[in-house]
Amino acid sequence: MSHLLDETDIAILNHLQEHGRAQRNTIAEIVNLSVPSVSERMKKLEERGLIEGYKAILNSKKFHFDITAFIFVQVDGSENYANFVDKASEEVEVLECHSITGDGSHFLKVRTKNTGSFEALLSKIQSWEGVSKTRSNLVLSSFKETRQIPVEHATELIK
Amino acid sequence: MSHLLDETDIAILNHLQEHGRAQRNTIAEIVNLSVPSVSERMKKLEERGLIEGYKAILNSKKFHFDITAFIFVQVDGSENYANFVDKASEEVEVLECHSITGDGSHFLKVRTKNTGSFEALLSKIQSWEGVSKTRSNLVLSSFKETRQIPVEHATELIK
DNA sequence: ATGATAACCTTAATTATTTAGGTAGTCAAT
DNA sequence: ATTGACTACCTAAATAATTAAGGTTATCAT
Repeated sequence: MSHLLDETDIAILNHLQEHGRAQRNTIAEIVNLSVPSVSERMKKLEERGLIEGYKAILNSKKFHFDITAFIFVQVDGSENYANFVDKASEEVEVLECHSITGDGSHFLKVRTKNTGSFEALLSKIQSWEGVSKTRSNLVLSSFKETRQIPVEHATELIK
Repeated sequence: MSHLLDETDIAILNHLQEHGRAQRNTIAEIVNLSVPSVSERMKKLEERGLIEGYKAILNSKKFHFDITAFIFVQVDGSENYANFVDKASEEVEVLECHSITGDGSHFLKVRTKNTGSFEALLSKIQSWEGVSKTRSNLVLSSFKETRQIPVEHATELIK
């Protein structure tokens, strides 16, 4: 069981963050290793759980999902939290559901087809047990949605 | 140039949203097509831009990025917006930067290693030209971060 | 020194992907 | 009703990618 990442691992992780289907020979050229060595490193990064998985990124505009919004929700009574989270997780239009500090107990990122479907979703959420207040912000434009994690900053893991 | 998605396309897209490196023969079994047919469909979905790309998903906890937070920023004077967005985009700890409606002009999703680095980032942001107010919420736990887009709801695209 | 381990390499075997060529169905124009 | 142009699919063959096998070297604790 190896513990630390060297700069080759960092390069591999960073490349895969942007090119999730990159082939091993492409990566091998970038990091100056043989293909089997790259395979082995990738396998270990996956087995260690550093790489959780791979996703295709779809273009939400092309699918006519025009509204992206953030919704703060105040759920009263922590006995209602679990129920709220379950309901939120069932909604396909809810992309993320977070429990947060500060005003509001929960925070949702949602994506709907238009303002109509957004309002419908919002009303539905407001009808859930314990929901007392909501505050929404619609996204006008997004400027950055690239790398998730600056791997090279994970100093604890780096050789 | 084909226009509409059938249920086979939807199944392919949904599978790739969760298994970005899935092999064509695996998908072929799922959708009951030959491997070359799956290849051709994937290529078209990519060429049409419905699939923007593929990403490896890393486990932020394993990298010791313990803080995820949302920051609302009030940038005064729209002449300062472009500068703000540029600066935000340069920060590796800033994962997303959105221009929004409602109170606050911009909204950031950030991820830092600990509360210390979070405070440092926040002070830095507050020092930028035009930034007058910020409001932060730390994420305690996240319950859903799976599919981006419910493809089957894109009625305009579906046959 | 010795043995265990890890990381790398090359070559060969296996598996995945693409290419080539062909069939059937749809549909608009003759 | 036929023709021609598409499109989507198939199978079989060729190519390319990945994994497996076996060996070398370096490190390090015994």
